[in-house]
Amino acid sequence: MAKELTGRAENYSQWYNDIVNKAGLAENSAVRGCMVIKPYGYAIWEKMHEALDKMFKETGHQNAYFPLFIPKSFLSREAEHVEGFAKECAVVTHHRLMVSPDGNGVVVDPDAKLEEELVVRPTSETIIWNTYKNWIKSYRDLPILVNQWANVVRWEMRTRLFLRTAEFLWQEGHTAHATREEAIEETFKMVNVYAKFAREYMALPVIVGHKSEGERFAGALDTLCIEAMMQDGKALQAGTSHFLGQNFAKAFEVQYATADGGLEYVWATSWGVSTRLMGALIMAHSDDNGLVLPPKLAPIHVVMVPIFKSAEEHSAIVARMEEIKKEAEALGISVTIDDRDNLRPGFKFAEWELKGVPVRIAMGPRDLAAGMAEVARRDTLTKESLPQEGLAQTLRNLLDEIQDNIYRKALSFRDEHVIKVDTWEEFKEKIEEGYFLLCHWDGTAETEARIQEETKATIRCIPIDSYVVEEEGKCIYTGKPSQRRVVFAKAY
RNA sequence: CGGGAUGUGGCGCAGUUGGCAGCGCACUUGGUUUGGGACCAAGGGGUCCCCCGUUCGAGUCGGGGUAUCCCGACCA
Repeated sequence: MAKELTGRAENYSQWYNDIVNKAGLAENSAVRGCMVIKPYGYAIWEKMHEALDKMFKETGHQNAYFPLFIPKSFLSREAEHVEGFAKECAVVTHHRLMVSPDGNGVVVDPDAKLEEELVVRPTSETIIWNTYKNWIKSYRDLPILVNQWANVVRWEMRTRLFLRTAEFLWQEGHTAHATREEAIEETFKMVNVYAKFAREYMALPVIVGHKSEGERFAGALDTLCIEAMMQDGKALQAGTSHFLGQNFAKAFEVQYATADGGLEYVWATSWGVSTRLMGALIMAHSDDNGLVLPPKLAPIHVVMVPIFKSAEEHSAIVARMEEIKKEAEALGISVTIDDRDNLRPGFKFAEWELKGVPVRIAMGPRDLAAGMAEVARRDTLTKESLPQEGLAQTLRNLLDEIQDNIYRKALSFRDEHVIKVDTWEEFKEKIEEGYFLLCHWDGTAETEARIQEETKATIRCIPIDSYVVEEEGKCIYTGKPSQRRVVFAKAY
């Protein structure tokens, strides 16, 4: 059988879709722009969810849940916010169906019109701040450090599996603070949590920085983000953390009594990451054989494939595999023995590679007799024969090395594709080749918009933890003075 | 919302000047196989996206609708 995947170089979009579909992660649903996340894909998301949730709790946050439906009027309380989301909201207008008068199926009952339409949440700032109004009276009620795991709906024009679907899963943190300083500190703290998660779990190097005014969240005073590079050189915004100032507190009249008897508006932040991280994971590490999963997020760490001719060989090999599996599981390694007897080993190898399982062990009669096992790495596609004795510990070390290697590979790929550019000619050339460009910019939204019009490139961020270049320079486009370089790239 | 393409079995597709709806994969059964995507044989599975029209006859031609994908614009 021929290879199933489209190559990366041939058609990057098709390659991405192939992996999502054929690795069994997700598929398009019957509903426009929505996706079905299949069990294997969801298992990866659960790993992400679990790790992030732990990090949120370690930083003092609690989970809560707020309604899916938001009264339309809530969205108009904060002018910039509504402008940012109004175009893409799904709206509930009726609450009942009836049998169609012509007898064919059902129609919306015109008598069941809602007095006030309900918006399906595109994000929850409004309904949460409407709730916080009741929770916050005194400085003693602050801070509120709440996170919610939920689905949200944004009726995007064009959708792509995981990267931009009409409905997606995410977490959104919404915190309330007594002071501006404390809220800003929270904004930084959480973007750093995201950066740590990306690097340590997803093996994904990210650039942490501020969004420019043009790219900022609707209703925020400052937006911090993590930006990742995909293998086609395009940028993917992988997470955001917003300093909302007192905008929502003022819109929803959330004030607290200070210790000295005054009355102040509350300071807010919000921060979120979504199932888009799945897209980032796929596009950052996969190759032409399929998905490559970092061990910390792989639902299955090790797959064992027995190779046998007779039933006796089969049972002897599987019995040995069960022993090794037990030892490995004691070290926190998740093992699957693929003893399907209707498929040949080569087919299984290809299938598990497509699914990105970090390590594969093949064992046949020869190995069994010699006390050896063939251990194959997904990240390097290399294999070697290793003794069964102490294999569990070997695997533990190998998985850690694979995690590290995937990160290093992604990091060096990125570093090779981030360059300083000082002329407009070079800018136009390099942006087409898929580079992140470190450039001077005059700081105006007009210039940013003009550059986007001409090249499709946007300012991904003004970096704060890596690629920070503070120096005198001249704007790449207008030649006006600039104090630092910013990151330009084409983005998803 | 603009431009382009495509809707035929679970998936991928072919279907000529309009004339019995096919192929590959997958599936089921039996057998031989099994160290990198096995082979043989026999089976099962279709409202050809929907509606209207032209015609003796439409998967095929015409009109309308609708869905999906790709490229833009918008966005996480």
